[in-house]
Amino acid sequence: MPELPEVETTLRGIQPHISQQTIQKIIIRQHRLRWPIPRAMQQKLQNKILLNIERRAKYLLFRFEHGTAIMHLGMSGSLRVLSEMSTPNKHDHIDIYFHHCLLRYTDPRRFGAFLWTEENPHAHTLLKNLGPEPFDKAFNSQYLYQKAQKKSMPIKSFIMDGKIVVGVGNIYATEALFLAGIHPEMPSKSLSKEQSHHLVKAIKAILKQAIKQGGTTLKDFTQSDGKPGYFKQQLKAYGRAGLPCIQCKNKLIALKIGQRSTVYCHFCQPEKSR
DNA sequence: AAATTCTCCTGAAGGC
DNA sequence: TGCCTTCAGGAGAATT
Repeated sequence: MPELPEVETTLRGIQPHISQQTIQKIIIRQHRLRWPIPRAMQQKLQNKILLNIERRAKYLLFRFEHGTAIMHLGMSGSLRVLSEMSTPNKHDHIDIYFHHCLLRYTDPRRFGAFLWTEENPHAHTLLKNLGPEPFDKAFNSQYLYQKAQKKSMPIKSFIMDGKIVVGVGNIYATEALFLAGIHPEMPSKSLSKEQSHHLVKAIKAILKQAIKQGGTTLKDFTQSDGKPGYFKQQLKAYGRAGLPCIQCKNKLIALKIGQRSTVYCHFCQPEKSR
């Protein structure tokens, strides 16, 4: 599932191959993603120089002199750089040709997006209300503590809310709470200053480690060279329900929070911290 | 205003 | 072998 580390991994993988390169042609085989790909996309990008690529939250911004293509990988999207044309598979929806390579977007579940804007992309409806980047100084324990005071929702839902902090999805929220020793159902407003400190540190640490490992591949995600991400081996809680806790050997417990599967350790993330 | 539920989609897994 | 149901999930939209 592309969360921030997977998107960052993708960015780093494709950037050196296509930044500053001219787009020769684009083939869109499937327009129906989460929102339809604009019909004008083709001619907006053709023969244009891709200036650079940025990441904001889980969005990739392809900057051109005359506008920006905004891409989201949804939950099953991936981008690969191919050195030459190869027969597209069923879910290979977009091919963007450059001089020496092509960028291929694959997305079985089509929850992704590929949009065009000629305004400042950071002011775009999808981006304008996003919270701070997790690695930004603005995302610190004081900030999180202060935001948490007004919320009764479970702390896990809280840190997955993009208005609070971006890029933390189900996998890394589960891991960060385990690392910080905080029960995922704890009401946000019960978060102590000390817990806030631990949680912020845990989120930054987990995301950094995951980026280092090339992200987490559960199913569909691949790095831009087609390799999987290797963080799955490091997961301590996510996907380990019923297995022994790495720290205390007790069985990890599964539960649902806001329709999302969650795993926690009853002993290492105690009720009393709720 | 905040919190919960619904929605898009496909592939995998489980039940019979 | 096959058909049906259920589940997974990012995150905006709709609803409570």
